[in-house]
Amino acid sequence: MTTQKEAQSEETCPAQGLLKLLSGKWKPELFRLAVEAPLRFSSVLRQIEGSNKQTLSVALKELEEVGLLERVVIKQKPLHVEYNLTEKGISLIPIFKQLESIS
Amino acid sequence: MTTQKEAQSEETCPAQGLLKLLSGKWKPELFRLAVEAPLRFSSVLRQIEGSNKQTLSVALKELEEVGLLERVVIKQKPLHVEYNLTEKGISLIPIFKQLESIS
DNA sequence: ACAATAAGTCAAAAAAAGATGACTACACAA
DNA sequence: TTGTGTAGTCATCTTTTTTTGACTTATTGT
Repeated sequence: MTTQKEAQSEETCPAQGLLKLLSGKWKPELFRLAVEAPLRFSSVLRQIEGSNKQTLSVALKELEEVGLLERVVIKQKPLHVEYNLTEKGISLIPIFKQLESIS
Repeated sequence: MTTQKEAQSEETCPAQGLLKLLSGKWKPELFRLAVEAPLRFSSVLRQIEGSNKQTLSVALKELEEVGLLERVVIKQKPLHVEYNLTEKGISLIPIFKQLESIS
């Protein structure tokens, strides 16, 4: 009961975690938009055409879980939710830039 | 006939291409092994446990298509195939290292 | 009071990715 | 000539991801 299914979830490749978290159809795009400005659910839904509520919702949740975005409820007048890049998210920006320069 | 399905395949996010190419269950691992030594089909099939011919075959082909690996037929004695990192592949190594340092 | 917007959730369907097993083609070795 | 190793392909099945559409709850605007 110590070493069975565990071996499968163990990551042999260290970069895989980050890579995985940025994989998924809309995550890189969400990340890119988040670099520009805080995200709002309904506006990204309109901005990213071809996307859909469900997937975006899950993607945002996952990006939040891994600590790249943080969900903030803005209690002022229009009363809405914003997703902001975290420190960890910000630390990823140069890597993205490098990736872009290669392709 | 000029702007219909095309909009979907057009990439809005520049880093998405690279990210996509490294997504997939075994690609990061294949890349990592390729950094260590040229890959041989049957040995990675044995090395990466849980993997399978079909998926590895497709992954190698895709890594080749995007120009990260090159397939070389070695016509010497044991007569086999090697997959080597290309220049582009090599240029990705430092990015991988950075990714690893973040997670 | 009524409609609209924001930010979702849920179940079900469709599409994409991955796994399995059978099979091929070539080179070599016994 | 039979068997083994390398490097795959192909069709099919299963699993995972993504999409669709209906529905919800709370807050605003008219």
